[in-house]
Amino acid sequence: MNRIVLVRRGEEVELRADDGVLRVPADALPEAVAAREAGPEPVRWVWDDTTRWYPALLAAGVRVARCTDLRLCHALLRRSPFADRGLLAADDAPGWDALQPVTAVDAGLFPLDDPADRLDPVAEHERQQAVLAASAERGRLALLLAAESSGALVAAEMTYAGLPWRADVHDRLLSELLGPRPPAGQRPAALERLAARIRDALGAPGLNPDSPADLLRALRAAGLPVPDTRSWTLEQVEHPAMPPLLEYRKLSRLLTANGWAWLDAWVREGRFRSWFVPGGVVTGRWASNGGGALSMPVQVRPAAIADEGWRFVVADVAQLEPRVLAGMSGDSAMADAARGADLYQGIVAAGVVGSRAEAKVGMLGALYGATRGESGRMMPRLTRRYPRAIGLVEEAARAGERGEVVRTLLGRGSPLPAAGWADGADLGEAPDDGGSREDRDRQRRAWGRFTRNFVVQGTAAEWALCWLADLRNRLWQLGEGELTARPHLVFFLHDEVVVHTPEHLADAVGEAVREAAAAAGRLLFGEFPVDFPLDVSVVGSWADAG
DNA sequence: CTGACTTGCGCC
DNA sequence: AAAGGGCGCAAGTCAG
Repeated sequence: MNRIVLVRRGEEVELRADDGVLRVPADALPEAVAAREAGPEPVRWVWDDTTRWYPALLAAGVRVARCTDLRLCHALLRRSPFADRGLLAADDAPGWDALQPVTAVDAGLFPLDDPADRLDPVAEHERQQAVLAASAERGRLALLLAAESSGALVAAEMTYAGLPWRADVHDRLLSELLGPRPPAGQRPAALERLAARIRDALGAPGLNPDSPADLLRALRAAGLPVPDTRSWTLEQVEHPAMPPLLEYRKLSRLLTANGWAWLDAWVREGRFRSWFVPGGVVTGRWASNGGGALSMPVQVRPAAIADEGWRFVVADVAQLEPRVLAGMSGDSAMADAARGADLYQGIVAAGVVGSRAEAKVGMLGALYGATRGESGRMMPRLTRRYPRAIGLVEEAARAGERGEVVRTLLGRGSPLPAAGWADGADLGEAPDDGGSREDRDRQRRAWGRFTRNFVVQGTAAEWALCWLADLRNRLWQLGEGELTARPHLVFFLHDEVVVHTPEHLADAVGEAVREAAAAAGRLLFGEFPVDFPLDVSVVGSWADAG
C-alpha cells in the first residue's frame, strides 16, 4: 500500500510519498490524484481532513478508494484506551484537537486563512503511526481508524450525489395537507382554520397556539390542569379543544420542519443536499448538518423518488444494537435468539418473556438503563437468561458511575464526565460544588446510563461503518463511469442505507448490501455466530420501503 | 437588537 | 404509552 500525504503549500500541493515528493498547482491536483488512483499500486491518501479535500476532487470527477483522515483519527486516538496519547504530544496538538470540519461550499479549492494550514500533516501522520505501532490492540485500533476514514469518504460522496428529491411531489403533498403556500409570515389556510377552532373551544380569542406558555395559560384558564403542553399529555385530556390542537401540532410540525422553507433551503436541481458529519456524535454515530437529514419524517419520504430508469435499494438491519451486544459480549444464548429475522421473537421463543412487546421493552431498558416500570420488571429475567450480555452493559454503567472511561469493541473511548459529582466521589467529600447529595447521585446514575448505552451504541456505529465501507467498495465494482453513473449511496442513518442505482443493477445491489452486512459481522465478531439480517426493498420511492 | 436557553418533536 | 440513551431544528422566551 502506497501512502501519499497531501500538503498545502500556498497555491501548490505537495504529494509526499515514500519514494519522493511531487509538487503540483492546486488546480491540477484532481488530475494528479486520478493518475495515481488509476495506477497499478493501491494508494491510501493521507490528508488533514476529508471535508477540506474531497469535495473539490469529487466535483472534478475524481473518486478515491481509500484515505486516512488525520482529523478524525486524531480525535479517536486522543480518547482511546488502546492508545498512548503521550505519543500524540506536539506543539500543534491543540490545533488538531480543535480542528473542525468545513461544510460551507467554497468557490475556490480551499478556504482562505484555514487553521488547518498551520498544521503539519506529515508529522501528525508519523505520530499516529507511532501510536498504532505501540498499541497492544493495534489490529482493532487500525480497523477503527480505517473505518472512520472510509466513512468520511462516504459522507462526502453522499453530499456530492445528493438524495433524489422531487420538489413538485413535495409541494403537492404540502398543499393537500396545509392548503396553498401562503405569503411569508402567514399561516397556511388549514392551520388558520384549526387555530380558530382551538381559540373558540378554549374561549381564548388572542391565543397563539405556537406559544407553549400562552397555550398553557389558556388550558389552565379553561380548567384543564396539565403539567405541560406536549402532545402525549394533551392526548390524555378529554376536551373539545384537543382534537384540533393535536391536528394543529402535527401540521405545524410539518410546515416548520419540512415545509416550503425547507424545500427552498435544501432542495436544488432535484436533490436534497445536506452534510453528513462522521464522528459528529460522541458515540461514533454520525451527525448531520442542514435540513435535518437524520430525522426525515416518514410523512415526506414520498417525495424521495429515484430518477427515471433508476431505483432505490433501501436496506435496514432489524434490532442492530441487541445483536451487537450479543456479539461483543459473546453471549451465545442471545446470539441464539438473534438467529432469526426477529430477535425479540427469539427471546419469546426461548421462554424468557411471554410476549414480543415485553421482549422489546425489556431489551430497550437494558440498553438505555430503565429501572422502573414494565421495562425494569423484565430485567431479572433477561439477566438470568443472558448473563454475559446484560453483565456487559451493567458493568459499563457501574464504570460510568465511578467516573471511569468505557470503550467500544474497537476502542473508541467515552468522554470523561464534567467536573462535579465525579470529583472526590469515592472520598466522601462534602458536596460543595455538585449540588446536594441527591443531585450528585442523580448525575452519577445519569452518567452510568450514558456509558451503558455508549458501549453498545458506539459498537453498533462501528458495525455500521464497516458495513458502509464494504458496501461502498462493492457498489463501485458494480458499475462503470463516474460515481453518480454507478450505484451509489445517497443516505445513511445509523442502521439504514439508501442506494440509488440503475434499475438493471438493483438486484445485484441488494445482494451487495447483504454480503457487506455479513462481512461487517465477521470483521467485528470473527466466527462468533451472530446474524445481522437485513430488510431490503427495491423501490421507486423511499416511502415504499419496508 | 443578538445570543442563549427552553419547549416540543422528528429520527435511530 | 412512555420510560431509558443519542441527535438537529424551529419557534418562543428572556437576559444583556
